[in-house]
Amino acid sequence: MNQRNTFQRTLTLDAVQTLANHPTADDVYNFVHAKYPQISRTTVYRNLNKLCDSNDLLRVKIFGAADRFDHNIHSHYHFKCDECGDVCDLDVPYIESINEMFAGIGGRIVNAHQILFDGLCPECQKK
Amino acid sequence: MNQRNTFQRTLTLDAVQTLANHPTADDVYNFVHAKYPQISRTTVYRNLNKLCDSNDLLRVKIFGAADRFDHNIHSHYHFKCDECGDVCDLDVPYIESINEMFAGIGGRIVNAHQILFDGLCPECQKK
DNA sequence: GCCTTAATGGTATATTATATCATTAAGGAA
DNA sequence: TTCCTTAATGATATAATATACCATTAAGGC
Repeated sequence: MNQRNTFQRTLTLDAVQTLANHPTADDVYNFVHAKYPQISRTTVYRNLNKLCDSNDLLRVKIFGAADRFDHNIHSHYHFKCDECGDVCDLDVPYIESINEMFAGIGGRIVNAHQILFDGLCPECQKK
Repeated sequence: MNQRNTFQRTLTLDAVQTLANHPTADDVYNFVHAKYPQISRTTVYRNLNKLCDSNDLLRVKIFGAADRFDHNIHSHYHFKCDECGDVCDLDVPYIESINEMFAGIGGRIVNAHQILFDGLCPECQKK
């Protein structure tokens, strides 16, 4: 028996899809907890991990901040505003050749890559 | 009076230079504490921050791990093994032009980028 | 319905880092 | 040299993020 479909796991996955904009584990917990108060924070973290392992979700690591989760598991790049901290998808093509550029370094096999850009979003530039 | 030269601050700066290989704050604390046991962990963190503010040190943020400090830092890319989960630095040049490639998309100002590669490390390939 | 074991929930703990605040001491001025 | 202002220290508390542990519950194959 490999993976079981629990109510809690379904809630967790649905929450990421509903919240849509790269929620943190804490965001997901708050959303799920509002519907199902008896859920444990540990369960949410655990299910987010499992759902990433099974490729139902994508984990986006953010430096100096909590990881974020994305229901769009197709490779794409992200942008984090240094001012407001908001993270969003960048609608630009995934550059497959970057993998080849760095393949084999130190004897490693490279499967994929993630790029996180940072800077200022349009809203924060106005301030 | 802007900044004072304390023994503790000198020790902190020297530690980063001696450790050389982008130590974490914890590495720096351990090194300094061995020489000067009464130093507070808070003081080390505070001095690392001050030394970054004054451009005597540079801070390197790492996905999902402690910040690292160096007196002559180059931006690093990182590699995560899908099998063992280990994250390590890739000793490859930072490609400044990637920032320009994506500058201005959606009206955003791009300052920097981080790349996280994933795949298989040499040890896990053997298994 | 039974049984195995994956999953849960509650608590404890780890890690990284900052906040607070009374005390100490750096370094310019008298 | 001594005095004075205030930056810096050290101890403790706290915040944020995340995992470890373990007794109990329940998913889903038989």
